[in-house]
Amino acid sequence: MPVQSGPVTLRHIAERANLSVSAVSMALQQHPRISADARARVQKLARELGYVPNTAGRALRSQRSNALALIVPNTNRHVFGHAYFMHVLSGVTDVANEHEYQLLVSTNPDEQHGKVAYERVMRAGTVDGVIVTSAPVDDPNIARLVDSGLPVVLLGRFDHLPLAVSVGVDDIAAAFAMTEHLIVEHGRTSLVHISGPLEHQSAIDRRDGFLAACAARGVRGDVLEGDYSEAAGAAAGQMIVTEFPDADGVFAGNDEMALSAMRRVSQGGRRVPDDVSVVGFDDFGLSRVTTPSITTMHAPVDEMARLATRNLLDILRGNTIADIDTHAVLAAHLVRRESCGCPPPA
Amino acid sequence: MPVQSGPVTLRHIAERANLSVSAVSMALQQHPRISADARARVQKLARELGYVPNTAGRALRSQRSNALALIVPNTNRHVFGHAYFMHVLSGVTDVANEHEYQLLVSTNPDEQHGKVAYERVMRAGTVDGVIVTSAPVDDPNIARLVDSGLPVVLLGRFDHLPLAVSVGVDDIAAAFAMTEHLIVEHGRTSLVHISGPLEHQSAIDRRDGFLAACAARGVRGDVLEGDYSEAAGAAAGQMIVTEFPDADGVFAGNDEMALSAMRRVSQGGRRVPDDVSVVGFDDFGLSRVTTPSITTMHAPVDEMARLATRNLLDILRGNTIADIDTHAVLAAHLVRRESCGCPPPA
DNA sequence: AAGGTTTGCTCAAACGTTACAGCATGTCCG
DNA sequence: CGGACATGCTGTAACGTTTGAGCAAACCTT
Repeated sequence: MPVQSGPVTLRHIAERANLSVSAVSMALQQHPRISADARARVQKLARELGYVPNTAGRALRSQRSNALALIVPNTNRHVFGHAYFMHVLSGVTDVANEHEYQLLVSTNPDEQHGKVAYERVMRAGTVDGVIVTSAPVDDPNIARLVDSGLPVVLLGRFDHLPLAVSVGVDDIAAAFAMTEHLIVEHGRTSLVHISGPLEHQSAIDRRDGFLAACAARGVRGDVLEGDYSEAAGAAAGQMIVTEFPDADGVFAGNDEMALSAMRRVSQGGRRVPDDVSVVGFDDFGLSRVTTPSITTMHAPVDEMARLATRNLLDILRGNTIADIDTHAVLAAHLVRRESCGCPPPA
Repeated sequence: MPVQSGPVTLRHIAERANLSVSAVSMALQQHPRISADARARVQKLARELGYVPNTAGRALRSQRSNALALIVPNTNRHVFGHAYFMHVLSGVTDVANEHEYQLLVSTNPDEQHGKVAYERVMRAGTVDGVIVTSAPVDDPNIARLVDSGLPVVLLGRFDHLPLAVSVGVDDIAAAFAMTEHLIVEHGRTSLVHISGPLEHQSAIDRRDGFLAACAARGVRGDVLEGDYSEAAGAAAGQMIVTEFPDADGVFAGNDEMALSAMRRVSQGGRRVPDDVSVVGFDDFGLSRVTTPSITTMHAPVDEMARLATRNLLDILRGNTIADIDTHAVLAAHLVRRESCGCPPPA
């Protein structure tokens, strides 16, 4: 077997082919000024020896790494604990693979080193561009990163950064539609929204969509501030039991909170969905397996990630920013399950 | 602001400090033969200019990339769809971060390119070593990879590859314990195991542990072969309803199958856990949120991933293989929930 | 004050790749 | 048959970093 000791370089091939290193390089790139014969010899040798071009050498010479980074601004387990990230990863990988880009996953060891970790990967030339998973709306590091002019695409809605390229979900419309579902299809008239942490745009938008729909339909709409955590959902559920005896619809900002709120409300003696409709948001997996299953808004995170990656690659290819939708917003769609009172899906 | 156009290199610092590039490099590494004065000047300039050493340059010179790859042999969404992977990612990231290693996530675009994708990252010098997430026990690519002598750590039990370094779970003992739980603590006497795909070691081990416990305790133990999927669990559940009227305990190879089997059994008119105890394996999240919640074996995947990464780094540091436990096996532990008949946790 | 040692730096080379200029040939045309 | 041109390659340089050898100058030591 032609397995070589140590990595095979162009020089090894060149020696065996009686050619210069340059000729071998050119042959492998199908350069027209290399004879068909030489090209064939080189390609054969490369295959036999298992030649793989050295990443560092190529990157150094070409000043491009052919790699992207997926940056997770929050600390490690905060995000990895969540299915959201897997959808992001899946989408990014898809497109990156397609275009033969490597993918680096970069988290922050701790909150302090945040801004350092951000830029190191880029300034070091380790990657050509980055995708940043949802960050707080006013994260100063994000603004800095965008201002640095490095190729960045943000996941989430970042309209207030005009120079940024971002891909988000139309949370306002989605929340509006979900709220209308409760009011129109289920005749609910006294609603409570359990919001996410309001430093995140998604939380703001979902709340605003909820309030807008309540106003439009003229029903009561109260907001309890949560933080997307199970504990917050439970606390809000408890609150609803004790403080909102008339509530007949609960719209949680995500499915985790919907589940824990639903449980607490049930424990408080109110039947779900008979007495109270409970709905969530995200549809990352959880909502499908609970009993009752949770009606939710499916957030198309895979597609977001794919679009974000495509946009990033476009930018790297030098396409002007004018060519792409710099603040893309995708639609979520309603998934009817049991917790609102809809009949169970087949 | 001292933000430079284009990346800052050693040469930029050298010019401003009136030193040679080498001197700057040495100063940044605290080389003793550089005067305190020069060192101070260089460090100050480096900070001001925002110098970050170029990855490619350094990698090329040092012949090490300071990066690891997490290789996913299966195709993209197959694995990313599963919480297992997030635990792996979390553990690997933890340790890699600690040691200032970058992490590349590498999936296979498709099954064909499998073996190529495996080695490319390594032969190209993109990474110094790889961690491979669980692969089928007889995957020829795995054997090839191990034989190539490149630094590799496998997740899962790979005892049949003596040269490999792997970190797995003691599935046999865990399955044995789980089965005994059904027999001893719940007095179940007619058990059915829904296995995973038997080309995976974990599936084999869990089945064998089950059978061993049944034999040891003298109870009936039947096996239905599944594949860790929800559909397989449902099919097995149906089978149990129609073909195993006396079954009073069901041990599914993972939590997905436990859930769908549990639902099918309930639909068949047998109450869980009153008539039938149903238990699962993995505890990746699902089992906690179902109703009833599923008693399961917690697989310590985070710790596995951490240990695997530490072992890989040890190998890269040149520690001999003798220094590490080449076939580590971690213990799973029983998590009592409702589906077996244990009282619900506080 | 001549010898040796230490201090503090510079120079050159190398890692693997690619691009461009250059240079032999061979080919064709008028 | 001499000049233009195409063909097929080689040589050199560069990307940014690190390292070892080398070399002045200053500093001791007797």
